[in-house]
Amino acid sequence: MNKSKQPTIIDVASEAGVSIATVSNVINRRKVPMAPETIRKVEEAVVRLGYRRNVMATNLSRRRSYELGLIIPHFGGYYGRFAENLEQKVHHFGYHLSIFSAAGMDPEIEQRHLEHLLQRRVDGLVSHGLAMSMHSTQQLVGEGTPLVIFNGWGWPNEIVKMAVNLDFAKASSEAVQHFLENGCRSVIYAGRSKGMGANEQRIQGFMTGLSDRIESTVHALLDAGELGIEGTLDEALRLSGDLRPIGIYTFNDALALELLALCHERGISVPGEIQLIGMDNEFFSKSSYPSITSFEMPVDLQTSLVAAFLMRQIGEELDEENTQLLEEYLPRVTGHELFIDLEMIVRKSSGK
Amino acid sequence: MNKSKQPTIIDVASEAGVSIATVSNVINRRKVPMAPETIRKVEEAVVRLGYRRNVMATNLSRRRSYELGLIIPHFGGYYGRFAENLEQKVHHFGYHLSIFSAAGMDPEIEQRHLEHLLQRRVDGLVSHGLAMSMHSTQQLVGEGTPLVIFNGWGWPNEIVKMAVNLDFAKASSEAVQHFLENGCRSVIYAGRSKGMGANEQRIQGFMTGLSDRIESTVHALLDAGELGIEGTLDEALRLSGDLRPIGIYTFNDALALELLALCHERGISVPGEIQLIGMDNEFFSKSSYPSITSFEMPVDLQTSLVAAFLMRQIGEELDEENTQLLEEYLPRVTGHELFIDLEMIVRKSSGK
DNA sequence: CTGTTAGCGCCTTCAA
DNA sequence: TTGAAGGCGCTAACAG
Repeated sequence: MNKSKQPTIIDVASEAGVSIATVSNVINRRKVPMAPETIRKVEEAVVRLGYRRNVMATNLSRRRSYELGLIIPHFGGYYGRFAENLEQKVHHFGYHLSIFSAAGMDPEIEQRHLEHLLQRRVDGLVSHGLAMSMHSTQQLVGEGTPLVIFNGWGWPNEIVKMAVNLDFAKASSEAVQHFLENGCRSVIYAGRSKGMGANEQRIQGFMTGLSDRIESTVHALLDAGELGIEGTLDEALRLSGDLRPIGIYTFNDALALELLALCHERGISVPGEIQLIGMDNEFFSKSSYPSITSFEMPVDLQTSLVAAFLMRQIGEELDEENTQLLEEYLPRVTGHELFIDLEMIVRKSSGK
Repeated sequence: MNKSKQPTIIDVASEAGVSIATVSNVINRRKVPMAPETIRKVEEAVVRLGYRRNVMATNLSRRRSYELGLIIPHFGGYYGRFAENLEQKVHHFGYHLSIFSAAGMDPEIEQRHLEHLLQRRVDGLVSHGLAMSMHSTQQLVGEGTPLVIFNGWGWPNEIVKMAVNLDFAKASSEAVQHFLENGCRSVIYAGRSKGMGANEQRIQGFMTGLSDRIESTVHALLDAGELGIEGTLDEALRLSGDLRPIGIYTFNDALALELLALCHERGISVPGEIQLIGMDNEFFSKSSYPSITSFEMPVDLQTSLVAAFLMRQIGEELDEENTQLLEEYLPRVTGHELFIDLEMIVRKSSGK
């Protein structure tokens, strides 16, 4: 055996009394016809030596890394679930997923991670709508590496081949309509400008939801990131005068929960005076008091689509299931953006 | 996939009119003396060609992967924060972190991930207290790869060089004492047997906290995983008779929140009739109604220690800061287990 | 069916 | 200071 501790394919070959090519063959290329006796000998040698193939050498030789990169803003809530889920999906295709958090939405960190991933020669990239400029992205990724975006809007096709988005606009519209049906006389959107595209989509849907009642209904777009949680509530109350109930649609459940806590503190009745709708359907939304109306995120579907599109771009064979999935959703692609519906989960905070 | 278009070190060499060894030298900024002129030529060629070093080739040649593996039960809450945090830490040492979720605590999945990580020739491993048998772990990891555990108890030194643990026992003891000081006449631990070692540590601390009042105080250890959330509350109420208030210490904040929701539903006053203490200090614990008393997890400190110990084992030079950190905590190591204190954050659910 | 051999892209002595 | 050459462990033609 070699001087280094870990046995190599050479050790296995000599142990089994065959050539290294044969060992390589039985290890991965089962298509080549081989004598069962040879296979047995090799497999036994592998076990006896505790041989473990070296992925670095394999991939260098194959000229593919079989690695995919994922960039998300952080590991919490939805993004964490997304990452965990995607890892499973791509594993089925034989790929490894390298996950990076961009520390919120820091363009520089994004860039650093991207560069690193490219040095690793990842075969494909998945990212949330980047905060870094499209120009930098273009330069970094170039034409080389397939890139699929999720929850990113307005990216040119030259950079991003496909964007798999949750339809926040539609959901937001539904939220507003839900408020109006519930008799809300004032509706507020408490957003986060740092949410970038996702925030803009919500604003757009919010306004659409108001539609013909846009004149007759008090409404406003607030930035909770800027106003702070107290400021947001104050402003909502001020703008609404004595109109009740007020419907506040928040950027996410976390924000809704914080507003709820503040309402408790001030003795404001939810849903009596204020109704709340969040987004993400986090664990705590069901168990908070009162429970918070929210939108369920179809993470599983989204990661399936992301994986399927990416695999197709890379040139991987898709199985029956994934082919069908793509065929089903392809018609729903506009340009290169796909929209997935969200389901509203109505709970106590919106008066049910 | 025109991967062939990616420039190599050879392209850079000929572009700069030097040998590949020289290029390698300037890229790695070795101690080898070099003419400033040569450095400039090479650096210019690198930029001009858009050269990006191939990590696979580099690491194969170096016979180190500069990659570390992390196995966690899932990406949510504490574990997600841990992963994100550790990634940052090891990055400073020039290491890449590959993160895997073991889908709860599935031994088979753990094993699969471990095997994969070993095939990638990771230079070190970090894992939560594994659910898989010590025997399997021993066989897989052998003597080869440094392994640091976090929140794992009772692992033999031959397998695990260091365990960096949160002191759940001590915290649990404090929780019980807090209940007793608050006048609780019955104290219950609502645990999760699936929590393995972490659960056992809590039980141990729970009993310790009772100490001399163990005879005079109604107490019980419940398994919320088995009884379900309703069953747990029912049982707590039944065991306590009309003793009030009841102190329920839960395995984590999520469980506390669910119990809280149930109390609301049934009109049971918290903290009047039931007091609650959780663990993890999740985001929602502060904003729930009432807010939940919990323990803050010192993730940052824990990952720092994990990283420092692992780096030392790998033979990496530690900087001043990390050396100091180790020196500070080394005295607190028992055997090869280190304990980190948790801080109780007292909130409304425990009567404050 | 099995073996030979030329790479994959980079690092690292050792000479020059 | 720089360059030539021999690996690192494995894959994939191409012979035999």
